[in-house]
Amino acid sequence: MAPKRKRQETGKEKRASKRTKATIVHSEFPKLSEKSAKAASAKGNQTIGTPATYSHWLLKSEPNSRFENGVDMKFSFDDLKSSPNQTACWDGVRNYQARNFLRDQMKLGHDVFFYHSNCKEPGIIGQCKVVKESYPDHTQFDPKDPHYDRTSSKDNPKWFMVDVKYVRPLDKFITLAELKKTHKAHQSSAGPLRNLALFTKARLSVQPLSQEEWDYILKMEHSDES
DNA sequence: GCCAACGTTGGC
DNA sequence: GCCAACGTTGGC
Repeated sequence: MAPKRKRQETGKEKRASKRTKATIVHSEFPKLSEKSAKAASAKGNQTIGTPATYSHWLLKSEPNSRFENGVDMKFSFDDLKSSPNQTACWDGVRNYQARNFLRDQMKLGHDVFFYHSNCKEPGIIGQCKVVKESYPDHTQFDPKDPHYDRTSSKDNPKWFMVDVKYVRPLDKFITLAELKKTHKAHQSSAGPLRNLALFTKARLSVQPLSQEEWDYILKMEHSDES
């Protein structure tokens, strides 16, 4: 299958085995690595606020060709549409925070914005949805793949992915510029996009959205603003 | 192509 | 466990 386009490097991690839900302490965003998650847990159960759970997401993908170890990282919204069954696995994510969202929180039927990044006009182009929950990302086991991770094993995979299916293009492409403008305005007015991960966690390729953020962005789809 | 922001690594 | 060096992301 054609590789998707989800960057982020390989690192080292000590995997925490068999943690039970009850013992996991989440801050609003999961920890950056298993190591720091363990460190945070070890500090005791001083819960840092209510565990945030999400059911809406934004996935970044590059619509333009860019080669990494001879492999094209391009995966546009149209590429998703023309995939078999209009469905693709979201492989190649190599960032712990993003991995944790993929592995732990993205559930069947969850709504997803498809975002075009690293291109002339970045922005949200369409909607897709989760059609298969977390399973091991095969590219970590393939030495020829740019996202190969020699520190991972089939017995104890480090990286996970979900499958997403094309839903629809937005009626209006929502540009990064428009989102940023709104985000800045909402920072002053305490509006719904004041904490949008696109700006507060800019480098994250798998981003959570609150219901409020999701709804607001959908409204922008039919607003007059340029 | 530049480079700011930020995640990871590894020495100490 | 700190933190400097390094590498990557992704807008511009």
